[in-house]
Amino acid sequence: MNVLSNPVIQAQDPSLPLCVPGSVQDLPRCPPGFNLGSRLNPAPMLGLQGAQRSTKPQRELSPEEQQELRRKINSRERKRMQDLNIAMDALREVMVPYASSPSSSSSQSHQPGAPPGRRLSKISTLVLARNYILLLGSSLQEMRRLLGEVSVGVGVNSGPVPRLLLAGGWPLISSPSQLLLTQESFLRSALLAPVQWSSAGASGGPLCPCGVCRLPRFSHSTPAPRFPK
DNA sequence: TAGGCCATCTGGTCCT
DNA sequence: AGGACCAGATGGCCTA
Repeated sequence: MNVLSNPVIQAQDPSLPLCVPGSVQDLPRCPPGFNLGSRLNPAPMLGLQGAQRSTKPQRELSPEEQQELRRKINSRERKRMQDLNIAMDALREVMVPYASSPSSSSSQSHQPGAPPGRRLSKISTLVLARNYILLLGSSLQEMRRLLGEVSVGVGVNSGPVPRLLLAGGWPLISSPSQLLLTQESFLRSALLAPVQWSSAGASGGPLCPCGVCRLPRFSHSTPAPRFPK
C-alpha cells in the first residue's frame, strides 16, 4: 500500500485537514490565518438553511454554536471519508500486487506512462475488483459445469482427467492484472460492456437483466438482496 | 499548461 | 435531533 504517494496525505498528518485561507477554522492546529474549508464561501454559510426551513420553530444558534456545529459536521464527514479511504486501501492491498506485476505491461494503463508502483486510483481499484470478482464467478460456474461433466463421464471414459482440462478449456484467471487492459479499453470494457464470459455468455447464455451484476442468469436463482442504503 | 486525481467543505436528503 | 450519505464546488498536487 502506497499511502505516501498521496500528495495530500504526504503533505501532512492524514488525520489533519488541509488548512486553507478563508473558512471556518475547524481544528486549532491550523496555523493562524489559515482556516479550513470552503474556497467558495469566505464568509461560510453557517446558518444551516436546511434546518431553518423546517416547519418546527428552532432555537436560534449563536454564531459560536453554529461554528461548533459546522465543525462537528465537517469532522464527521472527514472521518467518514477517511474510513472510506481505509477500506479503499485495503482493497488496493489485494489488487495492487497484481496490477503492478511485470506480467501486466499495461497495468499502469490508467495512468499512461506512470512509474511502476504508482498506486491504483479509486476508480481503477473499484473497476479492477469488480472485473476480478465477475471472472472468479465465471470460473466457478465453469468449474461446476466441468465437474458435472466429469461425474457423468467417469463411467464412460477410462481416465479420471476431464477432457476439457486437457484441452486447455479451463477458464482460470491467474491474476487480476489480466483484467487490466489499456486505459481506454479497460474502462470501456469494465463500465460499458459485460465481461466476456467464457462459458455462459459466450455460448449465448442469457445475462442477468438487472443491468448491474450482469452475471449469467443461472448464477443466482434467488433475487439479489437489496441492501439498505 | 491541461487534465487527472484527490481531500475537504458544504447544503440537502434520508434514516433512526 | 442527530447522524449517515450524497453530490457539487473548489483548490492543491502531480504528470504528460
